[in-house]
Amino acid sequence: MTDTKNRPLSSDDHLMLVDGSTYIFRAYHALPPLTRKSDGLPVGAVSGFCNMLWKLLAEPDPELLGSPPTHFAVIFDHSSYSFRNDIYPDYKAHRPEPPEDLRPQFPIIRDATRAFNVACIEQEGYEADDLIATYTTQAVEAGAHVSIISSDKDLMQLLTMPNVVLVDTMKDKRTGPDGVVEKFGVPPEKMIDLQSLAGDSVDNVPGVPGIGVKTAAQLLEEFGDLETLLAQAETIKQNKRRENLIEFADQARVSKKLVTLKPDVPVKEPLETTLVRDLDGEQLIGFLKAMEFTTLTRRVATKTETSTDDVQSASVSTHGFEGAKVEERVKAEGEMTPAALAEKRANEAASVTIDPSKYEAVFDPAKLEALFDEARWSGILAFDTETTSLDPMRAELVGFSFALEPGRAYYVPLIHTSGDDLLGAGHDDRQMPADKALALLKAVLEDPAILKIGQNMKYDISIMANHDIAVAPFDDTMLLSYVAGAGTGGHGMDELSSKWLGHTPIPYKEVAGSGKSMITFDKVPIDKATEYAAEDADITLLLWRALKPQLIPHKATTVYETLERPLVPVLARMERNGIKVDRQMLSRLSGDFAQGMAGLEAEIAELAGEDFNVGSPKQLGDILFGKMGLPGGKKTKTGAWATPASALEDLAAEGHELPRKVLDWRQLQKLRSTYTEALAQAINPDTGRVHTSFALAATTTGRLSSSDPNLQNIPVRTEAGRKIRKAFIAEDGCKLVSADYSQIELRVLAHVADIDQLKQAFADGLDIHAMTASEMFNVPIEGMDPIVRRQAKAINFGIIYGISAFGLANQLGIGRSEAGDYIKTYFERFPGIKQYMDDTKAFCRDHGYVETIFGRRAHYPDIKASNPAMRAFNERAAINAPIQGSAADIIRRAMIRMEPALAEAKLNAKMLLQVHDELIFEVPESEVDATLPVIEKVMIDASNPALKLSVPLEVDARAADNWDDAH
DNA sequence: TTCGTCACG
DNA sequence: GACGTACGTGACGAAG
Repeated sequence: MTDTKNRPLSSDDHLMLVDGSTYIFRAYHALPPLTRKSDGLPVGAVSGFCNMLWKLLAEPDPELLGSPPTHFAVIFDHSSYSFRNDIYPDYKAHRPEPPEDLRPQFPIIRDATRAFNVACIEQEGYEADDLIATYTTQAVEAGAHVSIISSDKDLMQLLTMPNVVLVDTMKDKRTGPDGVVEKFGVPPEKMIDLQSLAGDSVDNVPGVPGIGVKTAAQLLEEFGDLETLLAQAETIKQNKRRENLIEFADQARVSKKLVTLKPDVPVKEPLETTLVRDLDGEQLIGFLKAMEFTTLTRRVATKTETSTDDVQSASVSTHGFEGAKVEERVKAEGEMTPAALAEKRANEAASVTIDPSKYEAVFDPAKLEALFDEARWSGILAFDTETTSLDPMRAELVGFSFALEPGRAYYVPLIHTSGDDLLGAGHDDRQMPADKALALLKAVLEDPAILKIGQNMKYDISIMANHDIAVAPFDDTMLLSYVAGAGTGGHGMDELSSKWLGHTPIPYKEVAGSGKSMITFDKVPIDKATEYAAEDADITLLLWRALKPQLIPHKATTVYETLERPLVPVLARMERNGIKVDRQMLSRLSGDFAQGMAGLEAEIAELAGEDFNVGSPKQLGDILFGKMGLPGGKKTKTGAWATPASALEDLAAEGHELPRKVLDWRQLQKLRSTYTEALAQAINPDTGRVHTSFALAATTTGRLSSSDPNLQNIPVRTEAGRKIRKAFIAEDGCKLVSADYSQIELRVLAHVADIDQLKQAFADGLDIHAMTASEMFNVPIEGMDPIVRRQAKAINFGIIYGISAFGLANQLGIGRSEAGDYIKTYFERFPGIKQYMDDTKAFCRDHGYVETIFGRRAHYPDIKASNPAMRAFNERAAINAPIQGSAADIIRRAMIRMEPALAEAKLNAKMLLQVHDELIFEVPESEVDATLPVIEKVMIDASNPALKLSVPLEVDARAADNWDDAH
């Protein structure tokens, strides 16, 4: 029990002071944009704040915080005005307005503080830091210990007092005097002088131009303190530095007044009133209930032994200290539907003018650091890299751009060349050293309290990984667009910019040219590069502002946060892993294929009676259907003869020799051009491996796609093709493991359409196609005619694709009416499937989209097209999407969990590829036996616990020296 | 750049 | 009954 009466502090006491204002911003940016379910009121920062207070008061970590506090207060800035504005009117003048959805949270956070029954202190004319300085001074004089909960470097000057520590709860970091030396190179006693010299761009403290933290520390080391330094400034060797110190001496003195915290504010709340009071369970739960924070409510209820049922939700107003106007607007927004609010945000983003001439190149490291400090304050940084290649494994970083707020975007060139003189262009010396810039960049990109925003972050993450920088946390505008609008258009930046901002970005070819005359980005003059690169960052920031709020009305937050964003670093690692390919084997195959083709070409010319280009469908058509007069020719929509494999197969079946040879030739041509030749080209000279690129936002259904090269369509169906698969091999001492889901789409179908016979068959481990045939044709599964089974298999696949009699007839080579009869029989035996298909079409017509079992949406706006063909096409796609997409979601979940599961089991398997229902790994030989069950388990359990499937998933996993044998 | 073709799930 | 089809991709060579 604690005392209920206030009393003076003594040496046994521990005062904890929370820097409320700074924390609000960090919580806001570090956390997802949570809103109150019932009315959409933004409460993300409130939630973060409450969780922090609860942890400090009820579950303090003794290692981080020492003994539990006896005195506790949360200190806020009263308003943006303080006595410092009288000293220097521009103080904090450049701070951007807080985001719209943060503003209503300021007053609520004060309510939260009071709900926790702790002192909530602010005072007109003073900043929170001054109050913290004053209370700390008083407590130290009384002999007490003080913990200041903040990450603000301005408070470091207080560490001169004994028994004072600075604790950053978001980073679990405790800073004492040694920590100050480590971070700034000076002891706390010199922090004020250091800040006076270096200035602070966030607070707009001018300092001395050209002097940053590093230089200031060095000068103070040499001269002792600011006044001595200013007095002896003429002795400094560096010209510019000396001049600046003399010219801006007074500015440094003003800065000193600004950065010095006031230790003797005439505080209205005496220190004693911060004595920790007992939690009032009912009062706190009433508030938390009103905020609809269920988890924390439950925790508080348990700890305080209060029943939540008895507690009425408190009425919490958004009444603020900032005046009626804000209150009104906030109230208006609080009452808007999420869709209306999202539209408002989009309109705001679209109304911003984009003007590349305003962007700046940054050459000075001190300036860069100052700009990054702004990002530390705001918690947000839009970021983009410029490189020499679209392939991150071959790209060299040329520079990077970032945007702090709309219109304020910068480009940091690193290795641009200057001039185009005939002697050869050299390094442009205005640029800061790349390692210097990268060190500063690393601190920001790895700062957990700064949200990095990018467009297609997988690329930038991979580029930064080349420089040993791990980017987190991040948002990706491409993925935001994808989850909100798959099927409504592309998600590339140019397209998104036109769609959401009504602005066409500077085309890349305008700065770098195109085709043969294209130059790499390092050859682009810096001013031109700045406009292009900084515009990308600016646009990315605006797109984020427009797109992030779309998640809520599209109910896409969970999909984005569980199926998209976490997959990005996983895919980046897979791409960087690459897969080993046997170059000699490919080259041998290529020769074999070429030889085979040459032989066939001669035979074909002989049969045709003339030389022609076998690879030209047009010329081939003229020979077959024109010159030779073979029957059954069809024209393509452009009027030429169509020569698809199926038509050539038919002709071959009729006994014609030439079509058979053309088919053989085509197969070899395909294997050679697309695989043996292209694949050998794709081997990275540095790694000796092939690195594909997986696209996350390319398909309507949620599947990935692979390109450059496409490793998701490596041949497997023919003998000749499988030879290419054999060229995919494991590193010495390793095996390749292939693990694939068995019949995952049919299993998903059985689940979503809720078909008892199918579910039972899967539960019993039956051959699903045989079982289908047995049901349809009333034949026993035992000893079934393979042709009957094949027909059932085709129907099963047809169902998944949104069956049509025409399509099935084509597939099975039977008549259309016969195919129609099969379908009719199928629907009679499985009425639930017909029901599912009709329901899905109806849903799509009503909503314009369909959903996977995890809530991913695929849009088909043309499902209502008046053109029946187009409409039918969209209907079939809409039927297929939930099945294909749900399967895609399941394997995504498996991929996201795979690395932690392998690490947990202390295994070194590397995930290399995904081929829709299959994952490929490289596994040390000695670990194969231990690894297979881990992989299988993760894949089989992938839908849990979010969703319990009503059918079991089955996985086949095998290890071998090459992909063909493992498959 | 578009088309026809074909590799994969 | 029109319409012209199986669903989802990416890469190649030919031809415009």
